[in-house]
Amino acid sequence: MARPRNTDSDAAILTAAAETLQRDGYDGLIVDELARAVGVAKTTVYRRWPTKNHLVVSVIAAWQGEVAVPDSGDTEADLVAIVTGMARALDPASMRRLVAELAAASARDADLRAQVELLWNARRAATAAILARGVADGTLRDDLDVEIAMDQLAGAVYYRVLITGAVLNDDFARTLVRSLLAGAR
Amino acid sequence: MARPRNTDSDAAILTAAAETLQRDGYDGLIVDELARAVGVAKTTVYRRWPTKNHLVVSVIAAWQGEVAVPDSGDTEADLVAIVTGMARALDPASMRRLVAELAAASARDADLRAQVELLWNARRAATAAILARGVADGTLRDDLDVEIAMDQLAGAVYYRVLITGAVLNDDFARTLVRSLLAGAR
Amino acid sequence: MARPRNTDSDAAILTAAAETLQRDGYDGLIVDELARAVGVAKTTVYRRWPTKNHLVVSVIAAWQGEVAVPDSGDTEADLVAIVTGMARALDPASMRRLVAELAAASARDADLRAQVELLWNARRAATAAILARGVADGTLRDDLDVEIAMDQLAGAVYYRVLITGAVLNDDFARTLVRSLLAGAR
Amino acid sequence: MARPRNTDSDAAILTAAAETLQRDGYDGLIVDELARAVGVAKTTVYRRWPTKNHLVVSVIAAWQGEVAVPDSGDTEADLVAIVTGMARALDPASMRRLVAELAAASARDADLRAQVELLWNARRAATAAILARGVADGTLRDDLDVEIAMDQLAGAVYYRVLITGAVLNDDFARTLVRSLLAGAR
DNA sequence: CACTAACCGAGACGGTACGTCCAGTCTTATA
DNA sequence: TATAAGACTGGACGTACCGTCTCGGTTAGTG
Repeated sequence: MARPRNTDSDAAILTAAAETLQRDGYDGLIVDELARAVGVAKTTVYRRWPTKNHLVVSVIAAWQGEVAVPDSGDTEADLVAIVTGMARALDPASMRRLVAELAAASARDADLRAQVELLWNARRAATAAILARGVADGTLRDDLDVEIAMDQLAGAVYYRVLITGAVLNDDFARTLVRSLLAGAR
Repeated sequence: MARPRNTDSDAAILTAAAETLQRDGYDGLIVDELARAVGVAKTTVYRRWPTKNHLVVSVIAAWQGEVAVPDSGDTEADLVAIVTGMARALDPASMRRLVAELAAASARDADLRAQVELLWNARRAATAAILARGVADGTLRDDLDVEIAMDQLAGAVYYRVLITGAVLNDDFARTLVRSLLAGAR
Repeated sequence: MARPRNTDSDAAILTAAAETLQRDGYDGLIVDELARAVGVAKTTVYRRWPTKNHLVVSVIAAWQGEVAVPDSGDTEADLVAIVTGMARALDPASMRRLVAELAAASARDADLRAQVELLWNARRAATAAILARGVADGTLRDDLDVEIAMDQLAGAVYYRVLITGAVLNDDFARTLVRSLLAGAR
Repeated sequence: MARPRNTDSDAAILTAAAETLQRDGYDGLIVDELARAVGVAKTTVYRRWPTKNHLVVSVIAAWQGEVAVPDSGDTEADLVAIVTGMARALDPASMRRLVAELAAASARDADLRAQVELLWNARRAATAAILARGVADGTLRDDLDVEIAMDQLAGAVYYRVLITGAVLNDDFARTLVRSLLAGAR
């Protein structure tokens, strides 16, 4: 009944924020400037996201949102595909910073944590689907602990992003998946 | 010739900063408050550390602890021992907070990153040693990628700490190690 | 053919605005809140009054009350009567608040000033009538400057209301009139 | 012991604020702009005055501060002098607006009221001094109610400023004083 | 033993961003 | 048309915190 929110504004804000975040990092994103750049009042931003942090979460959510579930019939290839996708998305330095800020922010604020978890879950679900399919078609062990397997895959990626800072290239993704499938013994 | 610095102040500031950092996170550490709490002038803080970041580096550097390398002759048992140690250490909410802050701090500042890496390296080296021993005595595959293996072990732990928030108990540690050794296929 | 305006809304808005204006002052009257309190859309308010100021003008116009002109034949007694009336009316804290707001509103906006002056003029005319009668019947000096005399009477009252905050009781009214009539020399 | 406040800043801020107030009125005074114009941080303004309102009070206080007590030996001349001073100071439209805002603001806020009263008291004391001298040297009646007399003088001026909007010229001041001294009967 | 350089507390200062508040306008669906 | 609902622009406000600065006063160690 009331005037509906202008969804174009949502998109424009997210796009501009994404760009700025990539270029200038978290502190480089200034709400006042953002609003001016988009041609929108600051209030319009704050009506949608109560906090700069919340906005940043949305930005990343939008990036993550484009996760497709690969389904080639070959479990290994699918796993490589999804891990490669993660690796490519998270490798750039600006992305690493963002993820780190997000992890810290969600450790501080429960409200934010809920948002952030939704965000990771997109890829998590895709990975789980592939693994489940592998178990179903006999490619993977019957008693495979899917949770642990995902921890090992995604964990390895985030570990490099957040802790060691090591590179994330396609080779890494391939080796990681192979290592998971092969066992160390 | 001139009046010497009061070394008690150094210690008191570091201690208070460490406590606050763990409790309230990076943004919760406010130099003004810190100084007042310690009973010291803000100048005294800035005379020692030119920046809040530099102070945080010092705090983190002081957190270095030695990690024992378990050596029972049984590689699996040793891995379980070290992963269990990590899991127990990182499980408490306050530790998760802290790790998240450190990850974010690393991302913001290169100096900080160097310090923080030293922190993680203690455990990292221990894990690497166990894996190397396993390869040497034939328990593990010759062509094992030790880096990737560590990413999978430590990564899984940090992933739960920073991203999913899932529990870290001894069971998890055991299953994780077993999963690494067994392979998924 | 078209839907007619709801005249109940006019009344309800004016009443609520009057109350709020008296209680919380000009800045305390917030159009959004007013509309919500009355159960009316903001549009409904703005369709009737183009501006908050215009609304306030209407509120004030509605406050017009008639002031009786005392006529006992005794000029001093009549003056005391009318000044006492003013003093009693303006003494309460809420009235002082209101008068102050009206004075400020007058200063901000010419339209408002016109309305507010109508308000004051009721009593002003009554006082002028009494003074004129006094001059006519020889009780007061022929060359009395009626304007100035009114400034001295009403001014003293408003001065206490707006500037000094001093009490306004019947004694004050009596002394004031006597002082005017007697001269200081 | 600490770094002392820069009193030049106080003066510069007051001067600039005064000028802007005169030119652009209350709403035209924007703290951000003021600070920039003076070459001072906004915090420096807010350290001295908790609110824009408080600053405005100070500005007017500074204007009023320059009230000299005339002492020519002639009570009537002295009264005319002080009333003329008031009239001249308060006559300009910008000043009328300020006084009105101040009256309203002090009706709203007790803290502010205290400040504002101090302000008016400067002139009030001067007037009282003249009247007391007149009583002492026999120019004025022994039983003169000084309070009431001041209410009549200052009141007439403020009445015109705040209520009727009538002009305040030197003639008015002279007639007013004469009227007070002469009596109406 | 006086001198002197660095230290210390207190807190002012410039600068920058944040999130909030309100007025007045606009848009949609409904009556 | 009028209305409820509420989104929107625009602009100021007051707050928070960082890192720098300027005081008056203190405290070694040197000459």
